[in-house]
Amino acid sequence: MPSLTIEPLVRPSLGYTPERRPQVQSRSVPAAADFVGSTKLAGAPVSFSRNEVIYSENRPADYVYKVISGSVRICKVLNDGRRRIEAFYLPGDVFGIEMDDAHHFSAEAIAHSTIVVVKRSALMSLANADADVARRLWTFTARELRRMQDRVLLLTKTAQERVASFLLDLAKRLAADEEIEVPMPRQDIADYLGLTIETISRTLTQLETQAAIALPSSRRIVLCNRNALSRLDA
Amino acid sequence: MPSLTIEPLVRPSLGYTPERRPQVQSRSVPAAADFVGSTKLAGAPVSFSRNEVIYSENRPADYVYKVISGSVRICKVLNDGRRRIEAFYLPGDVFGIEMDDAHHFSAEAIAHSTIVVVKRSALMSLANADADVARRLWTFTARELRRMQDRVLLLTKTAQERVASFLLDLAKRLAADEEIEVPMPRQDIADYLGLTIETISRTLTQLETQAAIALPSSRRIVLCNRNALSRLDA
DNA sequence: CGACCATTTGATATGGATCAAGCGATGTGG
DNA sequence: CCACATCGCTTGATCCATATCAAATGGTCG
Repeated sequence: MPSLTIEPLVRPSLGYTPERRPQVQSRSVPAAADFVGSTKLAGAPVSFSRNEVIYSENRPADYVYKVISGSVRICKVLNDGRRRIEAFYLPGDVFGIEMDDAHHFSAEAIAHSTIVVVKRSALMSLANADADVARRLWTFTARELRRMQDRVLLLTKTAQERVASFLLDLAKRLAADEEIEVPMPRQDIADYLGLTIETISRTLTQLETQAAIALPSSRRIVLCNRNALSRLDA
Repeated sequence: MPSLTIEPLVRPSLGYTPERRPQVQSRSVPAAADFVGSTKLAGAPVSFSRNEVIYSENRPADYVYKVISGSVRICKVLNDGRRRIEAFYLPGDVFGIEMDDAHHFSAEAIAHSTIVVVKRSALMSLANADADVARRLWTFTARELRRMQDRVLLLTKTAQERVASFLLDLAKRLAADEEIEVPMPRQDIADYLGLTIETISRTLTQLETQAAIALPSSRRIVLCNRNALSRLDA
């Protein structure tokens, strides 16, 4: 049970300040993926403050991560400065596994978060020794693939459809019944769904007008009428 | 070396007639994935005629496929009748591997195609016996995941950017130098890139006007100026 | 030659982006 | 404890890229 040394933790400034618009999606990131944070591999939990970079694009992918508390965005800034968010990770989710040796996206803490960090090499040798672990890794990747496929479908839909799907997915992942505690700011949602912050805001207002949701505060959303939302989630 | 019985081959009509607009992307579908069509598993090649269904959404995923000649589209028709194309497969590409027991998309031959079909169970038992095969399967899935990630990025870009990326990708996958023999009709490209057929056509015309490409015929596209295209492929 | 289908081109409509304020909550300093 | 600055969000006005509707053109096959 090695206590891990965490050296690629770039603690400096937030790399960039949230700029423009992105992409979205969020299917179930599976509990099944418990190879990180299992007793065998448990690493030390590390805290990250709001907007802190966990790892950067193109840096060596030497560690694998699991969210204990808080939330994480995986993102990339394009040539022209537009930011895209590829995925959000919530408590229980594992992220940062790459087949490549380098990360293809950056990871940042959305709010103050605690993350368990495990050496990739440790996980890999475990997989080499244990076919079951190897299989779970494959299953994990396949599940992420499915999520991306859903995301691709989502991104050619209308703003209402994207937002509705996003809310339903978020509720599911947070195991929220009626009221969602939205973990990320509007700009992140916009950059995830490939819309602007103004469109997110207006769409939420529309959904409220249609009585599909209620907005007690900007970070709280009540799903009053799941059917109405599901109908949009073609 | 079992010669495979191919029973889920729905040969009837084309299921649906190409309707509306879709999605796009296309990264390298790796030669590395040679577990299908290897001597060990070689199945009988089967021919499919234009628009013939190879498998349908929600049907049991009992086989895995490899394109020998021709080309294949993986697609889905949404509630509202809009069609989305998730991926194209070209000679050498493997498709139809699912972790689930059912296919999540349909597969159709774009033109007359020959396809090698292998029993999924055979592939799986090979993977269980041989860790290297298992690893290659994982790598294969990871590569598809990367392609989908790229696709997600693509889908929030402009029409010109999407078409330019599509052409560059197609050229790469076809190992085409200058002139591409486009294997699919405009409607398929539209449904893949999440644009309309009119927009595809207009965008190609624009690119021709900008001297980035030439259009000797609708199924032939010459990449006159890759730099101009790459510049668009942010 | 004529029918059919795929593609292109044209005219117009529209969803979401962009530009620009306003508003409410939180925090700081006086 | 209150005035003010800041930040994240909402709302309004206008613009533009792409969709939609419609028609012309071109290519293929019997």
